[in-house]
Amino acid sequence: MPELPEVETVVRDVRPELVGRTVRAISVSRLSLRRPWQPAWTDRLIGLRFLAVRRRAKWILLDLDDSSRLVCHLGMTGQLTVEADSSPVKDHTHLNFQLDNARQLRFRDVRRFGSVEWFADETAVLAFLGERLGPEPWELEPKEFADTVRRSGRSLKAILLDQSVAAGVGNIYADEALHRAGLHPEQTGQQTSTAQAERLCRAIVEVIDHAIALRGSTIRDYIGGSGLRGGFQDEFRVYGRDGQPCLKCQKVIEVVRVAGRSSHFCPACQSRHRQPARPQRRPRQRP
DNA sequence: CCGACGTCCTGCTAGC
DNA sequence: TGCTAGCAGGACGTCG
Repeated sequence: MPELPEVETVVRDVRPELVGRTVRAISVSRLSLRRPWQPAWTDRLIGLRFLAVRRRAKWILLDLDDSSRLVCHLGMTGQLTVEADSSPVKDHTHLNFQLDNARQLRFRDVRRFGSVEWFADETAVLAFLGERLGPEPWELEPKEFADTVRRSGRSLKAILLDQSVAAGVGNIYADEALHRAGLHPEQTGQQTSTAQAERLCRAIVEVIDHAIALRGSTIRDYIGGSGLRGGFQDEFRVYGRDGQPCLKCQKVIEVVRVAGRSSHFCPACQSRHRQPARPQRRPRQRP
């Protein structure tokens, strides 16, 4: 569900609520999250103070004052909020951290694709996240990104969803970036020119920046850390707009399934195969 | 090695 | 009105 802009919004909302606060108690109503909550973590955490709230890709990192960390992923429907004790606890709230100021850090996740996991220190976190995550969008080197894209036989859509290529991009922002770059989701990396790939690289940053400025997109479940909805859903050019006219050229937006995900695009602005396939470095011998 | 696909889970909705 | 199949923003394990 939440992609980088939504997670960033949650982090910004939760940070001022959490930093400096101490965990007084933890109630766990569901252990079987994607990564099961270990009861031993509960005992360890009582009495610890939050030092920082950070984000890496779609992961939320909560630093504690014994240098251990909680690492949280919102999956598709996860919500991380800080609310008053008196605020009613909604269904599917799996973890509830009682803070020292009559407020509670709550993790709620209807579909339970999300998780909260405890790590002993930063090294353990880096070992966990480091190997699977590529650079944040702003750290992407256009040249390097283009090389990676052009080496791949996968669709551009699949490449964008690959967290080791551009960490934090998900289905919505992949579609939006492809439209802004004028590229078809089914076009393969190998069919993509360097100029196109670099344009795509810039489009990713643009769309992510714009979405963060509007506090992300609320389609259905997503809310920020203070319970507020996002505003970027009103800026979608293709996502969820199938059957409606393209805002640029008036052609009807289409939806297809690419890399197992629904992919929205304008058939006119995002035509395929604009570039001839790059010659293979080592062409296969003809029998 | 790379890429495609299924699976985890619940809730909503389009379509009959 | 009532039922159900299909689909939903993610990540990862497995298989070819």
